[in-house]
Amino acid sequence: MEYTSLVDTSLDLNTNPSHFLSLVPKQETKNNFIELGLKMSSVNDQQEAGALVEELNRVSAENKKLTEMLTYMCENYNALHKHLADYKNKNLVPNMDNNNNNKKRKPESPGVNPIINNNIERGVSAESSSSDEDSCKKPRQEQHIKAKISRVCVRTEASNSSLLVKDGYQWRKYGQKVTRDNPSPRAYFKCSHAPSCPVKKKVQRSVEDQSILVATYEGEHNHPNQSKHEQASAGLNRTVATTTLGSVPCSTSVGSSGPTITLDLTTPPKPQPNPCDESKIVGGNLRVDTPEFQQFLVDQMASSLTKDPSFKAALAAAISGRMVQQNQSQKW
DNA sequence: CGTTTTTGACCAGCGC
DNA sequence: GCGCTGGTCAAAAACG
Repeated sequence: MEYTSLVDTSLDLNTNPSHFLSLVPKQETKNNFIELGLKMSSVNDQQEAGALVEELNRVSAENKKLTEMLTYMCENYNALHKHLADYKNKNLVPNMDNNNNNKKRKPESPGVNPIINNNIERGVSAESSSSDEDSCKKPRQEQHIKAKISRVCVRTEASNSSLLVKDGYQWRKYGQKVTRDNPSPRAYFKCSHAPSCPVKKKVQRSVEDQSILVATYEGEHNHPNQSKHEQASAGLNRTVATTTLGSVPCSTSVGSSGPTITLDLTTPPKPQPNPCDESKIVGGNLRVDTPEFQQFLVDQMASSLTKDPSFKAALAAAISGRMVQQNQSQKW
């Protein structure tokens, strides 16, 4: 029921985006299969090759079906996600204020909370709606911190227990807390590069996937990022784009082992202050239930699978095994 | 020795 | 008013 599980699927869906919509198997892949088959058995004659091509057609058709199934699952998931959000909206949080999703803290003045209002304007209310996520600022801090709140998800090694997210800035940790909704501790950072910089950062591991660090940035830096080149040279888990996909924040990062996509599934979507916000692309960001995003997801899966040598080996073994079966059946 | 991290204490908002 | 919770402070410890 989560996208990470979909991404980790071991099926080669053969889904080049340009072919995904038309669900036409990729000819190039067929050719690869043929090459693979020829390598597997050097004694194949033309008849066997013909049978192999037939088999490949069958596999391609299966691939097509699997692709359709994946699309169907994605759609179902999105529908369920929406229904869950609606259900929570109606039954679980009936007292939720339309203008303030914050359950814990209330703005000092009942009138205007710049942080929350700004979030709504920027279309990031879903991000700030979680109980841990919001604008619970002391009045004196509200005056200094800019309202911009963004979230970045970074995948780290599972064995890496640190809460460090390299983003090119220099941070000073000033606190750590174990929150109620997540057994992993949350670390609080302040930008230490410039004393006057009001930016704060909270980093916590995802409940769903401990290898995912969720960094929440509050405010904007009032100084340049001098370490960006270092960050770029570091290479690992460099976040190059952060997207808010409706209520599901998403980031794409480029690591040493290729591009990865990280979805933040730690925060279930909460009702939007304005339902219309959910049905449109916010600030040029893709929504999770759009065909474009699904294409992107499938493309990511396909590319990661084609790079996986173990998958190729398994596929080769499967094909060769099938060939042996056919050869034996023809002989008998 | 200066900087950073750790960690317990404290504060403030909210629900009951 | 009390307890729970998230966020922050600040002294001590650790680190380079």
